[in-house]
Amino acid sequence: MNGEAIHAELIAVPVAVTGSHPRVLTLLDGSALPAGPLESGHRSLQAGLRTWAERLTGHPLGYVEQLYTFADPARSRAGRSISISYLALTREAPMPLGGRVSWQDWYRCFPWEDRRGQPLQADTAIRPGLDRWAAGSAERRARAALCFGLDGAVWNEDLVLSRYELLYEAGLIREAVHDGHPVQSELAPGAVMIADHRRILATAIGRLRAKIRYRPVVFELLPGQFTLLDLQRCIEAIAGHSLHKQNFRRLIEGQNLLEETGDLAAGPGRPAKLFRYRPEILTERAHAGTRLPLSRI
Amino acid sequence: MNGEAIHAELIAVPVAVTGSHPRVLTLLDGSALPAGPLESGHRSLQAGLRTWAERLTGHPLGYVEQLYTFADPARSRAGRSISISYLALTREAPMPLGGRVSWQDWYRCFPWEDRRGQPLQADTAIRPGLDRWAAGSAERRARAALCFGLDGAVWNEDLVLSRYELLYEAGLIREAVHDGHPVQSELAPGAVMIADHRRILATAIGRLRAKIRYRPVVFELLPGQFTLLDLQRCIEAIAGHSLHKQNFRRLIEGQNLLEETGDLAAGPGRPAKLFRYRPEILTERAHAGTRLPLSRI
DNA sequence: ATAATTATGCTCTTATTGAGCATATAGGAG
DNA sequence: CTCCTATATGCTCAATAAGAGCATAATTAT
Repeated sequence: MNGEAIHAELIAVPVAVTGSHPRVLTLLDGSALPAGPLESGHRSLQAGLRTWAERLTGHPLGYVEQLYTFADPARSRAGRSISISYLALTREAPMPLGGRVSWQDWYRCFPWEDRRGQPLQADTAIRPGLDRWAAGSAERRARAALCFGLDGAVWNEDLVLSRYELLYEAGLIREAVHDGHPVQSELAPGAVMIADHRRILATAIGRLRAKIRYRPVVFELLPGQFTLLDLQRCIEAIAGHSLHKQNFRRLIEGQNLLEETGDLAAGPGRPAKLFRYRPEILTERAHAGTRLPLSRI
Repeated sequence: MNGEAIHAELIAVPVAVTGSHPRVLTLLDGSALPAGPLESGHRSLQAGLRTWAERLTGHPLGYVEQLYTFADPARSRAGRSISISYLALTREAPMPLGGRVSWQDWYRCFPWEDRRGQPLQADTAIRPGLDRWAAGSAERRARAALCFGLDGAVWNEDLVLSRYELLYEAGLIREAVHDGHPVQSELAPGAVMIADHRRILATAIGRLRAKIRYRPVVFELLPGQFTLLDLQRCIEAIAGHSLHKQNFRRLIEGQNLLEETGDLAAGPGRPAKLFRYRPEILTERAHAGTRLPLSRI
């Protein structure tokens, strides 16, 4: 009734949004996520995760949420290990110890996920490879169309992981070579990470995009007070697409999530009112449903 | 770089809907979920889970989705263990080996979650205990109101776990006694399960209720062909509340999820058309979003 | 002053949703 | 056969929410 002994690893995906840039806290100059083994000193999985992340990066995690647990295929006789990954939301702080610890724009790893500017630029880079993979198979063509919004299908921003996995399967992701997978000559653009850390990041992005639509987690990513445009930019950064400004304010104001601080923000044009979250929200909205305007364009 | 060795347990929550009853496949006459340790023979976590569940119950799991991973607080020196829980969707089959393996109505464990009939009956049973717990604390009163839709707040069907945890904290759940928690004299109604299995079931119910709204997972729970009322009853069983019949059909038809088989179902009144899922849906809708009408009443 | 830039208010059109009325088609009772 | 009951199915109407765009306000830079 016990099974064999294994090792458990805790992996964090610490996310922040700075200006219009969604960021991840990484080790090894952007190629690894903070991670460490579960130890007996850890009171809980989350506690162990926080300990490791803070020790490795010097940065405390804020809101933490479990993502997914996976196991390696037990190939090595050295014993199996399972990895438990977590999404963490914080605010970016300058990294004092430059020791290869750094915040990285997450679209550096997933250029095709950022559709805010020219929606087609990154796509043209992967389109040929996709077509080559899908050629001759109606089933593959259909999958590619659904994942990437081709042939009249709509782009679904939440499918980050599905897209990564499809590119992996199509041999357009460099990491695929570890798997003995055939790899095409021109790969999809985007920075590589060690082991399956890029895959975990894809999971985190997808989860955050889905979550932000019905839970007010954005608040974990913004400072104490902010303008409506700040809020909009933050959501756009995560969602990877732009929103209609006037409708965005209408919706936010209708939700009664915020209250004015009374101050104004300086800037190029007319000064904007500063807001903060209504304190009740943090307990209340954690339960009640919230819908934010995260549709296309 | 390795940490100490631990044990991993795989726990399944096999769900089916029979008629209007949401059901769970259990061991020990309803008091335990199928579970077993991860072993080196298992190719993957899911494979291990399926093996154990099938061995223990004789019933194969269908669609499987990871729920949550948690660790015990490492109190025993015997070594730590972590549990990885899964939601599984199948169809009920009669249990041939009566050996304490059985399908149970899940509202047997959570009577307050079924709001289809008289929405208040079960609540009146827990209301006094809740009030006693919340008396004197505005913060507790607010939490209770949000979780249970009191004082004008709306009932949020997804908060199954939050409600269970609040009742636990309020000392209204018998399992709380294991935790050294004080327990009130009259407990909330509902069948008890071993260890934290009831809590895992609560997690599964909440996840399924949330999921059913945007992914066509109901199809895993229904037979090959069914009437629109069958589909509605199935969704109502999971969601725990009733739906407006005409609007339900309007929505379903508008989604273009189904196709007629051409046959009719017999029954008390006018015969209903039989439908099946459009085969494309199973791949397509897994990606595109679907919204089902799961609002109140 | 003027241009450029951002904030903010308001309208208009088009879905989507919630609720209910009305009709159709079956079996069973009298 | 007719009426009653039960379920299926079609359709309307009002209230809301969502998408898009026009217009005006309040600043800073030139």
